[in-house]
Amino acid sequence: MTAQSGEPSEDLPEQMRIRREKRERMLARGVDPYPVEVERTHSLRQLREKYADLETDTRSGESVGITGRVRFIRNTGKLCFAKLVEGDGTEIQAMLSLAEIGEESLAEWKAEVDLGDHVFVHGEVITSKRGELSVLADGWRITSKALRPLPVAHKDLAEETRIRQRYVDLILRPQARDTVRNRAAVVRSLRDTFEEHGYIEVETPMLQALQGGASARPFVTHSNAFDMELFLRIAPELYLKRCVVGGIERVFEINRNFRNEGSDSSHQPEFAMLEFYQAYATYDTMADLTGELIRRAAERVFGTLTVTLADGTEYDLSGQWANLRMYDSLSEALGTEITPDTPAAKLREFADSAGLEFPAHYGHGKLVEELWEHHVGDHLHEPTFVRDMPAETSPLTRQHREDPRLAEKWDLYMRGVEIATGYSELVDPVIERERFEAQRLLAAQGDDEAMPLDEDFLRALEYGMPPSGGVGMGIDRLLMALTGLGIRETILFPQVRPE
RNA sequence: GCGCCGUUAGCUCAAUUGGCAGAGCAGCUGGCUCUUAACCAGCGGGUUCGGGGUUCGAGUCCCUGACGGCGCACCA
Repeated sequence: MTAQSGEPSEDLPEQMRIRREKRERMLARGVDPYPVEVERTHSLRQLREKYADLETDTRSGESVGITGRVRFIRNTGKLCFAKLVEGDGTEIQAMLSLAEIGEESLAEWKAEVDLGDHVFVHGEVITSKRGELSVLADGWRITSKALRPLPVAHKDLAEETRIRQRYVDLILRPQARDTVRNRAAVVRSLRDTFEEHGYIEVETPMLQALQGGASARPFVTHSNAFDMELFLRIAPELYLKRCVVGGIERVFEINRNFRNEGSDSSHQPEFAMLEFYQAYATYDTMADLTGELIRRAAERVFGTLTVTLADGTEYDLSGQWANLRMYDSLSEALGTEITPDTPAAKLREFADSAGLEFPAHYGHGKLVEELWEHHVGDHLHEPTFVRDMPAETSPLTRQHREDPRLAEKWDLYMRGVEIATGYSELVDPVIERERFEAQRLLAAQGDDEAMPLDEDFLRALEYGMPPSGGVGMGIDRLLMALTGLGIRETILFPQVRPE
């Protein structure tokens, strides 16, 4: 957008109009409100560290040039104060004294500098009579004139505004900045742990001709070059397994998945997913590695295995994490033995008496999972692996070595939320093809989450995939578990409906 | 997608039974050389989310649309 004229619009709020007028006034004086470069000599953090011990009401004798956003301003007759803040939250006070900079410069400061402006201040490092580390200006200039007033600092911004205008949230709220740093540190820790375990990081297609690797509704897009429908991926699984076939025996990917479904306090249409696969590993191996990844991330980022959540409660990640078997724990919760042979009709009776309604096409496996989640999963607080799910709802999972009606699969729950899922992967191409055919039948019956048959993936398996373990872990949800924040806080810019 | 609640100044929020639309901070003018949400004096600032209706009179009641929050459903 280009301004057609310098005239402030008449319909702007008063405060925005006045700031535009101040900008115009600067231009009229020949002062650039957005200079390309200033003589910055130190970051605020550097000065804080260098002069941590400067006594109250002292002059250091050193001249510096500093920059920062004005977050607090106090103008008196002949002495002005401004609290400058830089990106990491470090603050240093600027002082402008009539005796140092003269009448004209002081008057311009008072007339033109507003809360929220970026400024450059040159002068001597001193401490004020109140002990505040300050730069006593002998010169200053605005480095970026803010045309919008910053919201008041003493009231919390409405949640919607925090999300829609995250940049304002980041300016105002230290915790918003911490969340960004913590997330980066957690991801870095995950990568380091993988590195130590000999894993290779890859990037696989996010635009896929076939949706696969999970049960979910995809976003659909169109390729002009190929004149074909493409899906935004719902999971990287089938490509990572192709990597294992090709000999990348320890492989992981951290990237976005897209699912065209509802969003709420724990779901977003695009979310960050970690998937990792390891040849000659089982779901037990993968559970151990998953625990290590999470514990090391917590220790590295928060310095402890007892993490403190946003509401002040503590959450303990230490010790041996609990293991439950799905059928055993569901049987216990219902007070009746549930086995892989329990008929779907019987399961529906339990659903009815719990007031749950499920679609007609749900079979035994889906009903067991739903009942388990309602009666057991939602109440799990401690980190818990739940293992050995129904085989039929895990089409890409190897059947259990002791009971073919079960899958060698676990879900990791933390604070009642599913954080990760691990498998002993199915690598038999013939059985895999049968599972895909069964999915095709489901699709024909109207299950719009059923996976289509991926002929190229089967071809890869037919070349031989070593026995392997695999895990998928939601990065956003891991952050939620470690911090107690909602998904809209762990994601910097969550999807929201346009204003 | 369904139900309930909400949307008022730049920000956070009030407004009795339908009866002059307010406060704090922010802003503007003046004063103040040590302020930290300073203080003192004064002044501005509103499409009460949009559209329609009832009424002498609507922020308030009715209809409708947009957006948001919560619950339910689906999902990780």
